[in-house]
Amino acid sequence: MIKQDPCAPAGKADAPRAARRVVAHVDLDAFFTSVEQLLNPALAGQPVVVGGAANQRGVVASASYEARARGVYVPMPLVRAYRVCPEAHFLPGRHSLYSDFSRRVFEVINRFSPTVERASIDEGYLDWTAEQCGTHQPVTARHGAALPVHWPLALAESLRLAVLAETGLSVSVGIGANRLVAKIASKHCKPRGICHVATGAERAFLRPLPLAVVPGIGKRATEVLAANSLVRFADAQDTDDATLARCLGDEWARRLRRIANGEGRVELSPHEAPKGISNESTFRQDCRDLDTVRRTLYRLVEKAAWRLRRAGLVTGSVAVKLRTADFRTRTHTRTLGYHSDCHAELYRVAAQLFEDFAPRHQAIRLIGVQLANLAPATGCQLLLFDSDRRAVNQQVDRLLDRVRAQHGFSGIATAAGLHAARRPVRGG
DNA sequence: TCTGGGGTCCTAGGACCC
DNA sequence: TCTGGGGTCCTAGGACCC
Ligand SMILES: [Mg+2]
Ligand SMILES: [Mg+2]
Repeated sequence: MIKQDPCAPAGKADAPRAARRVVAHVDLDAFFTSVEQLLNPALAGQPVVVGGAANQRGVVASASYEARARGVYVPMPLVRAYRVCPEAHFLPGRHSLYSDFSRRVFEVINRFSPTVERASIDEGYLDWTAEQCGTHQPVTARHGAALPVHWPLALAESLRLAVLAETGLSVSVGIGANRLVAKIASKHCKPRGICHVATGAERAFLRPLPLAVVPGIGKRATEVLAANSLVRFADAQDTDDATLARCLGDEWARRLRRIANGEGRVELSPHEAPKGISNESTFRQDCRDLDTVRRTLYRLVEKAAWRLRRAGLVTGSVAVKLRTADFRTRTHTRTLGYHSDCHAELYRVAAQLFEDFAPRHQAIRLIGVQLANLAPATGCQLLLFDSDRRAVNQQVDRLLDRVRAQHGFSGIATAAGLHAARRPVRGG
């Protein structure tokens, strides 16, 4: 742990200038429902649920604070949310709209630090270490404020106000000596909050909080811990390593010990290329008609391959995911042995995988496709294979992509190869 | 009570190779 | 004659996050 005063003159000649680290975590408050309330003022102050119609299959993706006050939570099944709160407005999600708002929010956030990590559509980390000593032209200076004693709070407040003024959305900001403390702090002060955990105060701050606030400690781990009377950080702080290890295994026991001591990673990571692309769909009712399932799979492969090409990537493996009426989920994977972004090729493999394990008696609840082992599309893989056929298939994809660029993915429907692919096909 | 859809990461067994 | 030991790839499944 770094304890020295960052503003003191450097001590030893070759010691790095070890500034006390400051990380901020910014998280949008009830993001999806806030966007809907912003765009439709009639929803302001009302219980709103985003996720689908009240009688649909699915779960709550976002609930306004008015809905949460009535007992709705994420991810509650929609039909149950309706039972708990029938007066709520149930809305389907509009994800491209939320992506646009997210991008605008991050345009504001990016002005508040040169080092920002976008962790998801609704949250990000900022490195504020440089703000305290006037190194690296701190953002504080650009905003015309002298450095007050509680500069992190002042800076967080100006960020909150800027996001609110420029996007209409509310964020909460947590500030601490590492990422995890900052994230737990932002959650702790929601909504419309700011929380700064002073260096050295971490153990005391965490002590009364439930262990379940730790990202990575989910339903299962929380149950195991609770069965051993470990519910709050205080319980973990006051128990021995062996008990933690019995609950969580060695790796997570060590990790939780460090977290409970207020230690944690500081570095922000740059944007990374996606490791997988997947699309799946749950039927409104369990489906017994295999042709319907095949058509759905065909469409899902089209969508996934389209997203793959738009990202400039090719895939090295195809998996088909299938969930039966009993909620049992199975995945069958095939490594291609080559890379492809070509719909016809990928669907041929997906269709074969599906035929291999299509259930004979059970109805199907969900079908999906997953592409993994992604690599940049360099255009040099096609030499090894049936390059004529691939060239034709690629031209088809490119032609359709041009229509999709104009009208979106749903702007065009195709069926080429849907039935041809039904018979078992050998080899790749 | 009924359990979405987009992801990441981890584990573990068997194949295969040296 | 009872039986190596890694390392890596492939596959399946599960916990977890937003
Ligand atoms: Mg949020
Ligand atoms: Mg979040």
